Amino acid sequence: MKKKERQQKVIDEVSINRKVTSSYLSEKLKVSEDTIRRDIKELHDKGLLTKVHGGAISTIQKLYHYNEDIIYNRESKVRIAQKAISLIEDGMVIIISGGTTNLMLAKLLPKDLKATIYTYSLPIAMQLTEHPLIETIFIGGKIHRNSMVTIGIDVIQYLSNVRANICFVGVSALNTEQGITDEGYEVSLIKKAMMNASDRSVFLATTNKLNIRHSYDVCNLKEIDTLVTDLDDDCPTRSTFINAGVTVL
Amino acid sequence: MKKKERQQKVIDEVSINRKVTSSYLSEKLKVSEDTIRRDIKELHDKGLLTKVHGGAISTIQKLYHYNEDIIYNRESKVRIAQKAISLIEDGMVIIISGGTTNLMLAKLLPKDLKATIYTYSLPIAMQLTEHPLIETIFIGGKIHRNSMVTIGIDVIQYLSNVRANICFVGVSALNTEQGITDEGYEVSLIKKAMMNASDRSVFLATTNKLNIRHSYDVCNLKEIDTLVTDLDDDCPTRSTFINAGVTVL
DNA sequence: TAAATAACTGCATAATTTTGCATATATTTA
DNA sequence: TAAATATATGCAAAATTATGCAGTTATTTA
Repeated sequence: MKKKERQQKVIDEVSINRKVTSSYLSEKLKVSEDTIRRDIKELHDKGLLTKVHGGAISTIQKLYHYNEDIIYNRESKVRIAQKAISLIEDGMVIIISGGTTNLMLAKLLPKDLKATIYTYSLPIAMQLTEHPLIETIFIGGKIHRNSMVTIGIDVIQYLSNVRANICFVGVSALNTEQGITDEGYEVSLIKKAMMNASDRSVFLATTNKLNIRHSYDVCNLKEIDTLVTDLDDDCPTRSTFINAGVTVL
Repeated sequence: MKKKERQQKVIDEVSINRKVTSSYLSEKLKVSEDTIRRDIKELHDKGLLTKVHGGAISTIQKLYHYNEDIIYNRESKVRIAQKAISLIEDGMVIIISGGTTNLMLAKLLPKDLKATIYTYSLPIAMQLTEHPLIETIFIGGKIHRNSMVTIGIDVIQYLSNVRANICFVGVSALNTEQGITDEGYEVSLIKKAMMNASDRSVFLATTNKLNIRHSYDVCNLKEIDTLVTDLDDDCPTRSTFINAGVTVL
């Protein structure tokens, strides 16, 4: 029996019984306990089971898990998300748009946060299921394949009946003249609807989205309550927005 | 340099440049082209890059991917899903409930199938985004954490306005006396609503769901249009259902 | 707290995997 | 289509990894 095979059997045993001992596995698989311990250690490191004194127990496995490595500029997005999270308080009603920055935000939310969150992004909704105290409401509609968000009149309609404390809107493009713009017409309307439904509108913008302009208006600078960026305090671009009257975090 | 390290470098090179040749990698990493080719083959099999004649190109990486290994009785679910798929025709409007059997069904749908699919399961909706010709409509509502489906009156309300050719319903419990039952009240109502919205109701049941009874009625045997199971043709349980007038696949 | 059980460490040996080469086959391109 | 280039296959040597044991340390439990 090869190592891979044996480790698969270890996993099988662990998932059949809730817990297995090293001595039991050693006898069943005809290898020394040391080998079993080494197997358990490896599988534990891979997250496939949990090592305990005497053997191993099964771990609650996630059906889905995502590949953070492929998120462009992940570090920067994490910093932005953390700043944004500082604006959240227990008990709030929140609306979150799509995008990987907001996905990071969803992931980084404190596990003990109690809140109601509306979203129309599939990955974000998936992520939020890992937060036990967050009530997630998914806004249905036609799914846009690449961005994995729902779009369409249904979403806008739904948002018109929602009242939230705060919304976090991912920015596609921002410049000082046109303000925030978007590539898609439907998405621009959804973002407007989010703003209308919320007391406070917070926009999350990575540096590569600044000084860019797309076709469809979302809002002008005056309508931005708070802008969260990853720019340095003494950066001239940052000053430009502050001078235009925007609160920049 | 160890093999693992080297393969990581191959991945790095491929993601930096869009395409790399085996000869380039061979020289850069100081190993024979044969070794590079074997590395590329392995990485290709793992889905981390795409092997092409002359070298490798980068693959579009998925943000989310799921862990099929943890699906209980996966083989059996695949067989059931494949039988169910044989009932689908191009251009159909379909409603799919949650559950891993239906997730397998979503995954196994032909890539060239043209259809409109309504679902209220997050993983299934995610999966369907990989099918270019399927229009997916997600039915919104409050998200149930563990099952990753939406529940609530909104879902039932929405379904009352949908008209579908066929619906695929995952079975929680089925026996000859009570028919199909479910653990949750809301879920039982949603399944009823699916049936009302569809011309044909197809129920997918793994063997471990048979001869079990839960608290809330979904429907009796007479209302089942088609039952898809993994039972052998000569299995007595199967005959029981056929004798009760159910079409069993 | 003492006895029992389990885990860790280092190590020699066994088992497996990796590698480059030689050869044959396949694919691309001029 | 022919020449050039790339890939596939089998194989022996080299490199790496896995294994069980002995000795020691840590943890559990009666």
